[in-house]
Amino acid sequence: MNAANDDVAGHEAEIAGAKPRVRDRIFDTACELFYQHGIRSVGVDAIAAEAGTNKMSFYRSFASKDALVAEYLRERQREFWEHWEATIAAYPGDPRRQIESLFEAHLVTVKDKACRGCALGNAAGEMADDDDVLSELVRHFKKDVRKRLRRMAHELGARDPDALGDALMLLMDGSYFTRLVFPGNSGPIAALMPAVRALIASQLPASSTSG
Amino acid sequence: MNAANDDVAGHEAEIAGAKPRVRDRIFDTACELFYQHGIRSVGVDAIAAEAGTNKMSFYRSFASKDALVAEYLRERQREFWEHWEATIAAYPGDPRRQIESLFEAHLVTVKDKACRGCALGNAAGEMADDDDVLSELVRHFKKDVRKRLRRMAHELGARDPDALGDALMLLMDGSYFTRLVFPGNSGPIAALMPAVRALIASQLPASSTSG
DNA sequence: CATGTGAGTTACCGGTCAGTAACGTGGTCG
DNA sequence: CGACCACGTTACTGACCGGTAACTCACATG
Repeated sequence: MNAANDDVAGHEAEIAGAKPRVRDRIFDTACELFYQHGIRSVGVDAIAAEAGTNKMSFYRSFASKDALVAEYLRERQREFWEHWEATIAAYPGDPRRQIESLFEAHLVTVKDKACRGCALGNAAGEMADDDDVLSELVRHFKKDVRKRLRRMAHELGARDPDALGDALMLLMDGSYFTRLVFPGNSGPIAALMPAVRALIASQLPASSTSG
Repeated sequence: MNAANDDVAGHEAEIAGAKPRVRDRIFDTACELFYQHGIRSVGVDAIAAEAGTNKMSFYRSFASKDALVAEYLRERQREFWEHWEATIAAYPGDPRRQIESLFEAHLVTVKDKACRGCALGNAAGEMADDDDVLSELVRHFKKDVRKRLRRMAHELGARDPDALGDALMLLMDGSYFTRLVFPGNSGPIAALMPAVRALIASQLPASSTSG
């Protein structure tokens, strides 16, 4: 993805394992700060300081703050799909179980104390919405999620797979969004799984209570 | 650019009631800019300029930017409930129609070209989440929405009214959130009404398809 | 005419932010 | 040894931002 700057430096250090390069420390720190406090709220100075280095080392590793932000969003995206694939891999050929386990895993994620909603979606809220590469990145991501959910609804044999996929997406993004306000698992996400199951049931030929 | 959002603030013709005061122009302008571009992205200079005045007049009308932001959020909240009450007033004693018309009205709102999701919720995403008055304001608002939805689900006679209310809230906030990314009515909000009806149906004694 | 008030203008303060320049240092390797 | 490399340090620029001071003007009322 991001071409040359990944393993130009550091495969030797990776083998040794003991010493994480400055770049990685900065990146990990930035990801956490961006997610926890929002992108605009976190300055490069704060990132560098928190990573135990300084601004110059930051700019030796990243072309600009925007470049770092883009990489942050791409990383979150990658992790999302990695998690997704790993989750549905447990039930190949069983779309119903796949969807349910997907939402169960999502619920675990979203219940976490450190969860602050969807990194990509939150970023979209911070942006001017029109021009830049970042908005396009988020839009592309959300489109992919929608496509996948619709496809799974199709594989499930739903009467209206597009509607079911979209409804599931509303639930997913709704649980992200409410999580910004309601701490822990005290919010409306308590009703996520029943809602998912009810929507699925409403789209199937009135049988099959479980696999 | 700013085209026409008012009628050039009529001269001293009106002695009766309406005030073409600077304060109101500033406030209206700020509400629009805050909603469209996010709170942190909009400086007081930009607000004043867009309102056809300057920073000093701004600070004669508002104690600080934070004070203006608080007033902005309170205003949006007020409008939300006003719209809510007006909508359900059409079907007194009919919680089912009330909920449905509530979501139909919500869908109209969210389909609008200028819609950028939930002003209150977006603000929550921009904030540090812990400390301030603003966070508390948003939290209180969302708690109220949840309470109202749960109550309506109770009046509806749902088997699990809390779960239904929460699920409806997930759909509502989900449609706000996805709207940040999908333009117009092209997104998953297309599936909002069917999902609402399916969830309601799943919580009722298996009859009553409509009024 | 005097006076008070709402409003526009210019200039400024202190702070923060992204980004750069120049230099220093300790290690690694040919 | 000496070149190189990754990293640290200090200091800086230019822009912007929230907020303030001091002055001016228009005007309405008495």
